[in-house]
Amino acid sequence: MAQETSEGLIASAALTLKDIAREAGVSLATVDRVLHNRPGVRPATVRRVQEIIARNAFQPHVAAAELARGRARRFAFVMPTGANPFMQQIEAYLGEMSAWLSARRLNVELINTDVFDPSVLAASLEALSGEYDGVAVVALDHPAVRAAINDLVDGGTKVVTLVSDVPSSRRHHYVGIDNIAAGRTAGALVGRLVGQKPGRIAIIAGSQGLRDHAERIFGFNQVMGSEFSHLDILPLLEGRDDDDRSEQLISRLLGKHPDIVGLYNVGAGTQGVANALTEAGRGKEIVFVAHDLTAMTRRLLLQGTLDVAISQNPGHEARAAVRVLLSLARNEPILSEQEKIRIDILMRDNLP
Amino acid sequence: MAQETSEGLIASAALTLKDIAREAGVSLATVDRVLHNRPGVRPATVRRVQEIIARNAFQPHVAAAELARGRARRFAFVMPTGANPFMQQIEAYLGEMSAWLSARRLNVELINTDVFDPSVLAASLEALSGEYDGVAVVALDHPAVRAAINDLVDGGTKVVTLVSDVPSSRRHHYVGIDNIAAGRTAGALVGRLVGQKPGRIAIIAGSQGLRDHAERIFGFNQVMGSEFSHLDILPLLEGRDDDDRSEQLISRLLGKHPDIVGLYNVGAGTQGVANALTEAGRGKEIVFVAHDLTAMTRRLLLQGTLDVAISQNPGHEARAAVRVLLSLARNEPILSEQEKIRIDILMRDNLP
DNA sequence: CTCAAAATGAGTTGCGTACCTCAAAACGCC
DNA sequence: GGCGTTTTGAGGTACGCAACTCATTTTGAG
Repeated sequence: MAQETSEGLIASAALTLKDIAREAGVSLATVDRVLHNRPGVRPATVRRVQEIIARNAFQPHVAAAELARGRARRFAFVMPTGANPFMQQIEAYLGEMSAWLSARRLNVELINTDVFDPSVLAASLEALSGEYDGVAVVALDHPAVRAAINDLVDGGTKVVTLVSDVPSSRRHHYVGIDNIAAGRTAGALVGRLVGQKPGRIAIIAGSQGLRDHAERIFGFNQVMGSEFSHLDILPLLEGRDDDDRSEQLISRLLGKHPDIVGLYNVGAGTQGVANALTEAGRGKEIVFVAHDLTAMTRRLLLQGTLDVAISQNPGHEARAAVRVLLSLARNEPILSEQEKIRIDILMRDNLP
Repeated sequence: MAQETSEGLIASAALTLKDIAREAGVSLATVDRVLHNRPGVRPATVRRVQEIIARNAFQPHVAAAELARGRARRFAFVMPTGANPFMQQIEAYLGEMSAWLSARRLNVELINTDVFDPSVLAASLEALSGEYDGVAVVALDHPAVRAAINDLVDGGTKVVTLVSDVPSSRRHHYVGIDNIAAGRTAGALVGRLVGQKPGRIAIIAGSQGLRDHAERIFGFNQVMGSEFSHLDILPLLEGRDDDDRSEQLISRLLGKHPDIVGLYNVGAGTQGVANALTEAGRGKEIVFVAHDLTAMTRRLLLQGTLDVAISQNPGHEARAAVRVLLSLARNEPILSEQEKIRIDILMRDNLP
């Protein structure tokens, strides 16, 4: 009876800097110096103050700190030019945050540049040095870009790679998915949905030169080879993320191989691939897996031409990038579980 | 050349209340009265001030507002007692937020109570009245509970239902998934993974009396009936979310029906069901779909007994509930896209 | 026009931190 | 023990808003 309801408290701590100063027997100024790694404090005192901060799990009041800084923080998002729908969705979600951003006095600037040209991208990044508190960049993995990122980091700017990573750089964080795992997921889905039926599998990508496409292909082949070896994988087609070209390539392939049972589109151009499938009258019989959720892939899922869309949530990526940059700028821990981008499997019935 | 790089700005606005007051030709006090719906301002003045606030897209500085309130906000999470792993995960993720919470001077209290007894739950909720700024509750849909929620809302407390909704109440928000869609997703997966093979489908739930289970069953049957009518669905078993009981029921069923090709577990007890499958030596041949990602279902997925886990991200639910309560308390708009809980399809290769 | 009620202005205080200055104290070195 | 240097204390200002008081002006009803 008495124990029917129990209570627990998560996080209390209403301590202030003044409390810490009193407990440490020093002045506010000294605590402030320790907290911000400012010089002029004896090592022994630094240790004592830090110990008391740690012992009391003291957290500076974010609101007060933010207010006291005065100036607003500036973040830059370096995104590809051109009509990539996925990138446009990210930009759109940033726009939806504008009220949230301005209520926190955060300035986010969009910088569209040719991220596929390493020297152009590197130059764009160099130009940001010193101007921004944080930079999120859809980056190509190239030595020049890596160097530009490292320069930014050295200059004190927080850097987050978005969608596409540059693991060899010293960027603070990567917001995006593991593309090998995404390719594996695609492979497992194609294989499982095809079932026992023997036949061939077609695979088309934008280009093998794109890191994310290459990784997806790698993961896909890995799974197909090890678990669905009864299925024959046709040589990779390169559709250059273009609808017309993809449609032509797939049409020709379908004509040549009447025994195709599965199809994986690694990159964009899904509409073109779907057209080819429909024209051949094999839209419902061939298992078709593609990437990203757009108005178009949503339609294809609902009408059954597309069986699965593997996607990374662009809204989540946009918001995670902003939150991570903000946490980094505040020297606040990152909620890693929250900022991790999942590989979404979207079928007709779990469309968001 | 000149247009290689373009720039865009998202959200600026560094206006303060003082600016608004000046532009409206009124004093700070009046703007404050308008902003907080305090009495003593002529309707015409209210309109004029509001218009200027709207025209300039003025956003009060969150940090300043938070600092000025003085007192911390108190939120209560009313969760079920007992060893439900999913609920324990939510509580664990709340614990992981503790640094984040205390840096914002937010107090979150866990209140464990018997949420399955309407009168006990209603009493627990009534007891919170006036004590908290916000309440998140895993609620049973029952008239007494509905009334208790409405009382809280009327008392000015923000209320969010968590995992399980009470749509007939006036709760401000629901953080959780659409269980009918989850059931439909399960049905589509079972049907598609089984493929052409004819046979029977087994389905076991905790209880038909639980709203979420009933909804999932409904969605599952909907899809199976309309799209996979060649598959025969066996009568529902009730395992009461208990491993042993579920194992016994499924073992008996497997013995009786050698032609079972698919199995859907609506609730808990997945370990028991898996045991029965393994003992019968049919773990890999029967398509098995269950709910929730735990250490156990993760293991079953990796070893291939379980084919798909349909899950809602407990960490996301915990954080979304806190964020929504905070936004509600601040009278701030909610980023609905962000707070929406997705139905995750988890297979071996996209395990987070 | 009068007068009470309503509306508004002007001002204050405090929230907890960042950042700054200047004086005072403690320290280490010779 | 005296010196310069380093360390520390004390205090102030500012950030933008909430919440309050009190005086003053405006308004509308009679």
